Amino acid sequence: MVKIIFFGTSNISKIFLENLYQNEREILCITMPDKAALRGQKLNYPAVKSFAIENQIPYMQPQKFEDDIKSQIENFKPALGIAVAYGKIIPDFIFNIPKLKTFNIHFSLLPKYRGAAPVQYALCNGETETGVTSFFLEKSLDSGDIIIQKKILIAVKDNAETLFEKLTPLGIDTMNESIEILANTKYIPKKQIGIPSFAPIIKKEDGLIDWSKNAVEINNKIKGLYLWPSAFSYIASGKSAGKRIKIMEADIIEADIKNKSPAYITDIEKTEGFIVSCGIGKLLIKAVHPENKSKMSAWDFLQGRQIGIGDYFK
RNA sequence: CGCGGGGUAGAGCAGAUGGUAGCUCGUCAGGCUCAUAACCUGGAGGCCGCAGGUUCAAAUCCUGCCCCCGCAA
Repeated sequence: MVKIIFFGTSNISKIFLENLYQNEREILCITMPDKAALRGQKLNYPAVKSFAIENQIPYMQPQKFEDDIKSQIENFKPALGIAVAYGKIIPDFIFNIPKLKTFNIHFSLLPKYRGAAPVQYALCNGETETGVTSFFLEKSLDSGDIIIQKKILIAVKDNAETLFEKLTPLGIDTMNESIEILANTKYIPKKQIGIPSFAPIIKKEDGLIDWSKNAVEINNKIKGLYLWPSAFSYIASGKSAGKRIKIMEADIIEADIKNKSPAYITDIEKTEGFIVSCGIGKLLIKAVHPENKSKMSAWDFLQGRQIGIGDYFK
């Protein structure tokens, strides 16, 4: 039985924790502190904390890794540490406690896309493949020696949500195989080979659409930022002028044709949505999320007569 | 007690000075026949979020509750 210390916070991390738990591992969870009160009165627990409580798994939410945290972890005597979307930098005096050390599951083909948002960047850059890498934590970010790397193709239709859905089971496999390897054999990890690239944390304003760009680039942004913050724009004419609208799904049309006046709604496709001109090419917008509304199909949105042909975006 | 929007037909929205519930789309039946968000005629489809209250009369006014969402973190 390998005692595991698990670092994780998000919904994705929770799935990994769930798998470890089902495999009857003995686990200690380290997760982020609770977030500030959400809308209304509800408190927002990290998904990992909720799961830990439900299944009576011991957990800690250190604000900082102080001496008492360190000694508590040492008392648990973990054999191995695993980190998945934890959200904080883990200091070396923590990740070196387990005798088999600590590895991280990262959703990219390292050394490409080191950082917080590898899936989003892969989509925004129009990559056709990505993958999962397990590697040992070291002091510098996402640069440690590789245990296992698995590759996967990105489909044209993939967005951040569907790509996460594909990468998660791959990540679970990677995690379990890595555990086996480290527990049972003398394994020599490989150095990361190639030129690193970076996927720094995404900011809200990164979602703003510049309609003068290529339709392909804009579509990549729509797909990459689908989960958060979403590619968004502001309606600049008609009765909804000034309203913010997130673009959730689109198709590329007339990819190579230059347009003199981008950001205009030039056509409507029955039951599909509306067509917006870009700097190069056009986009058929198929799903939107208007301010204060739920996500809806572009055609449904058109029924509300909030916009029409000739209206434009900022 | 962070700020705010909203729950009305399958979908998106009007209606808010109380007086038999409306628009667009979709759907169904028929007509037209090449219009490009096609058009014309007709039909089906609603406990107006829930529960009380005021009233001759409540989607609309009052009170309480539930649910959804945007922003901000």
